[in-house]
Amino acid sequence: MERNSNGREWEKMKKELNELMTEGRDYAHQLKSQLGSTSSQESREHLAKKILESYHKSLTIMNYSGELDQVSPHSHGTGAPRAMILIIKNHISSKGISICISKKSMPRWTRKVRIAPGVVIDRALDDGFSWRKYGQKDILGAKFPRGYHRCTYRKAQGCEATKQVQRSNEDPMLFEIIYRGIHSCSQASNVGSIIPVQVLEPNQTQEQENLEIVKASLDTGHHNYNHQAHLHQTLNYPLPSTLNLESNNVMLQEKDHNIGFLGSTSYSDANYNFLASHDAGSASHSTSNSPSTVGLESPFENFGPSHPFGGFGGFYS
DNA sequence: AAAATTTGACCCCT
DNA sequence: AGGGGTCAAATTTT
Repeated sequence: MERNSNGREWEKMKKELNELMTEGRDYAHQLKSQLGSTSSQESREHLAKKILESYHKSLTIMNYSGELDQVSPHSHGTGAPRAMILIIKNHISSKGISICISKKSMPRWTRKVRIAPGVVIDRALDDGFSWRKYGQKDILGAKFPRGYHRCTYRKAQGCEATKQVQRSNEDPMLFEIIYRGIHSCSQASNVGSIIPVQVLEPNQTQEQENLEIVKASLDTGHHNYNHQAHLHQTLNYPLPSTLNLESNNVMLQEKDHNIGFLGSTSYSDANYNFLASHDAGSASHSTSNSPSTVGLESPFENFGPSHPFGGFGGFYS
């Protein structure tokens, strides 16, 4: 039994490592192919960064694997618990800074969608992200099964975002969707601008991409497109508890305290401070503009101006 | 052929 | 023990 469990974990580790290294290799290839070309400095830097990231993550896993036994003192008799992998993954999730995030500490929030008669359910439930269903389960006391979905790009990009969809007992037209984790995939930066009315995520973890954009635009002096305002809006206009969208109602219900995940890099901290302190002033800007762009699900609105990172439960070192 | 879904087995927690 | 979440093989869809 012990052997089994350990074996399994080991297999997962190997798999994880394999993915990381493969990813790194792919980035290296890309970089190589760009060397001769006129590609931007930025894009090359980005690739280099990705490569280093892969190395770092891999090394961290390998280093950890040697001490699994000590690391999990209360593993239940058997080898490293499955959560270990998660912890490790999260631990290394931002280069340089150690952050351990357990599954539980991932941001989590709920959205309710009421389907109007005649509306195609799939369409109504679409939030702009692409999801892959990985399970369905009958839940005690629920008439309808619960669907489990994860981000389509989990494998390709390691995006950990997840959602559960539960059709309501009493009101079969109502769906409760629980989101967990923030999209770190490439979708994260696109969804929202492409999809008019839907979910915008002020991801903290989508970090790299967004921050890079912001940073880049600041560096260049081109304040072309105001990502910050965008984020602000999302942060500061939490949401009406009920929103009327064309034919269906979407309401965001509750965001949990679990705002654990912050892929905090050195400059992301600065950035969020900036965001947090800046908001007071710009908050009132054109609410009137496109009603079509509404920050919907933001687990983050509750980091008040005072303590952007106040109650994070997810930080360890 | 590849991507997505279905579904029973399996794992972890209470 | 049993409930909820996830895995992964089989199956379906694209």
